Amino acid sequence: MRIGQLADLAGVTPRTVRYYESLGLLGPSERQGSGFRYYTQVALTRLQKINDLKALGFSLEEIAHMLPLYFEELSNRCHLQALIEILQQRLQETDEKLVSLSHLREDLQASLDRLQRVLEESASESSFNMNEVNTQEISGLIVD
Amino acid sequence: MRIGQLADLAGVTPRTVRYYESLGLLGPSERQGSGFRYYTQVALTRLQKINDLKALGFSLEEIAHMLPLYFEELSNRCHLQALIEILQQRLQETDEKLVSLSHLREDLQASLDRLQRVLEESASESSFNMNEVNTQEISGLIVD
DNA sequence: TTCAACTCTAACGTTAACGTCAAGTAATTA
DNA sequence: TAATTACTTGACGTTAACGTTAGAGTTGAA
Repeated sequence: MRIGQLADLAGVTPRTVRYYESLGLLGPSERQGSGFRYYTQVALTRLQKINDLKALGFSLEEIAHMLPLYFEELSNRCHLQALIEILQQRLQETDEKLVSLSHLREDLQASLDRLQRVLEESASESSFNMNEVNTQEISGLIVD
Repeated sequence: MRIGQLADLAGVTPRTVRYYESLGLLGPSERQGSGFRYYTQVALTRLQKINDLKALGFSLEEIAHMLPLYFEELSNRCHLQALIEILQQRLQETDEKLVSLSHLREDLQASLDRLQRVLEESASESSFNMNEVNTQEISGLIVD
């Protein structure tokens, strides 16, 4: 397939594909004489993985370091050790991020509970309902 | 305290503090005649919370929506309901992010295990050690 | 009082991750 | 074959989150 179709399937624009290529994230595709880029399913898989990692908040530079772990061959031992170190670092950062996010989640839940109580209090205080407070909405807030 | 000290304590620059103020993240501080900004401990706490949220990958715009949950008073019921909705959304997004991050962590761990095995194989294959592979480093990689 | 250090506003510069436009070429459809 | 798409490179534009510089006023210690 060509760049337009690849971009559509991956939910990005051709511009983005070319940009990723310029950063070395997508390897220089085949140019069959015409100058057009032609791609296979592999490129799509790679693009989707890039999107996944981006959604997790990684920069393209970081992603460039992580992609070999998913796609590239493990050539020599030297390269392999470098990858292991990168991976070790990523794993640690991920664990830290998980901890922080868990804390944030607790904060959010606590704030939610607090607001809920405040809302209930204000509901019982005022004898007539000014703003049509729907308590059904509130009971659905707790996800856990 | 003035802007320089506040910035130092929070690990940012005065420029950043002014920028946050321009976005409404730090409220217009007191200007005692001279035109200088004077802050209290409250501003520092607020700045630190901003830093925490930034570390979690939230944009300043998102943070602007979250800060009231930590600091502002819950004035009227209308405002309160708006906050509850924002919080509900954040909580859901956080849960999704936690799931994705957990998956990433599994991927990283799996890749690490794989690399580890490859390294061991290459070590047992070659009778003489070309690159001084230190197997101690590898056993320390698994965090769990 | 004086002078270095701090602060003010205003404005231009920077990086990441693209968007958008231009001018030309290739492919496809009528 | 002619007209519409799709693709090419190149270059300038954009947003977020500040950095940096300039020119002028303020503080506080010696």
